[in-house]
Amino acid sequence: MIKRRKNSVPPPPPDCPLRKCMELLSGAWTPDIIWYLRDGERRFNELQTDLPGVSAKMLTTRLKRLERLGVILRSPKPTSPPTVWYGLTPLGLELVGALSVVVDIGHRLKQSHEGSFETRL
Amino acid sequence: MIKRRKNSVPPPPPDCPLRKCMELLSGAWTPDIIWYLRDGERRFNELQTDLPGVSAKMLTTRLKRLERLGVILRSPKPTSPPTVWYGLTPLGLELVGALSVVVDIGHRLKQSHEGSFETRL
DNA sequence: CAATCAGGTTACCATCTGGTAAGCATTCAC
DNA sequence: GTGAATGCTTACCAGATGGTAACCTGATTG
Repeated sequence: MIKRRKNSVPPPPPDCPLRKCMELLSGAWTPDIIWYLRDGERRFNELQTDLPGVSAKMLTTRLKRLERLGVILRSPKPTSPPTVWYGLTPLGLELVGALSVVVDIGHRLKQSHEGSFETRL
Repeated sequence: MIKRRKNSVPPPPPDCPLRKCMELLSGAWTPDIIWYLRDGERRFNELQTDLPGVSAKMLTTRLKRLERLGVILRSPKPTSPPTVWYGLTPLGLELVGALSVVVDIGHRLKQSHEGSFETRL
């Protein structure tokens, strides 16, 4: 019997530019990782402390995905113990541009609202 | 016995501007809704056809949330049957600015990759 | 009165997400 | 050889997400 996949049609427009690019930024910690790479390469452990609360599992998962999507570049160095540096590709740098607009708005939100607001429904 | 909430600490920095603004854009269909309101008010049913595949439930949920967050404005008109128009607030317009950068990148992705790429891990 | 339209709401449930905890491989210093 | 550091991987599972289907209210039209 064929297993019916029920939740498989959320995004009907498969080539929508908005959706296509937003997917690069989707998932917990994804924008944070890109943002923390904006000034140059970082190592795995550096990112772990840059992003307090991220688990090694998530970090690995996100870094792999971002590498596969062409957003970041993974370069292991033959030090000992071996270290791995992650840096942005040109595409990654473009995303930093988008994120900086987002960060700008975030700053202004902080000033105007100041009191936290609930974002959950 | 106190019920332990296990998944409650993803974002330790509660006032991070990046996170704060990205939350406004989070959730399925959220960027799409904001994007389709960029040229002026739309009605509930118009949005439903703008976004093929969205369910009435999701649309209601998102519109309510975006209204509560100050991104959109809901204005029911006393026509018959009554219609409801949704439009962007100044904050919503700022988000359109961010999204247009995203859309730009999406366009360039389409041109360079052309073949679809998988965004799932 | 029944049907229709606008704009929802609700119940139910499959799937996805991301957390914790543990383990693993390599290399070097003691 | 034992332990620490670096960079992962795996199993397990709670809770969040978002889909479908059905229902609702109030006004208008026939």
